[in-house]
Amino acid sequence: MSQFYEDVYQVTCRIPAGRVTTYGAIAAMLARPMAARAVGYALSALPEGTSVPWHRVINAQGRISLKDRHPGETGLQRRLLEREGVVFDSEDRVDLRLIGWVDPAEPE
DNA sequence: ACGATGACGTTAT
DNA sequence: TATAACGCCATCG
Repeated sequence: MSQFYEDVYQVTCRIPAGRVTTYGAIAAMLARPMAARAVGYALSALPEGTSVPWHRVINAQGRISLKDRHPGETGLQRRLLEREGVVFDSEDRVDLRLIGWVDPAEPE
């Protein structure tokens, strides 16, 4: 397990339930503002039963970037978030200004 | 070492 | 709003 992966998971675990953050934001917290893509790559490596709240990570547009794996599955990630109270608008987007999370310990 | 890949982000059409 | 073109980065084969 690379240090990068661990850092990504560590930050992801700090996201409170009912809140979300973006790949880019996580990358920025790791002092790598341009590594959003790599963050997604790291999350994709997580096993199914992981305790890491990977579903709280979405893209900068407030939308889910993960396509449904199996036909019939109407967005696992979305259901997990809605179960935490996250609301999606008519265009399947969430208001990051409202529930977007930023690490308080992270200076701007 | 090198080119390809992907749960990204920004900018230009 | 939707699509495309780039740039970026850690991994993979």
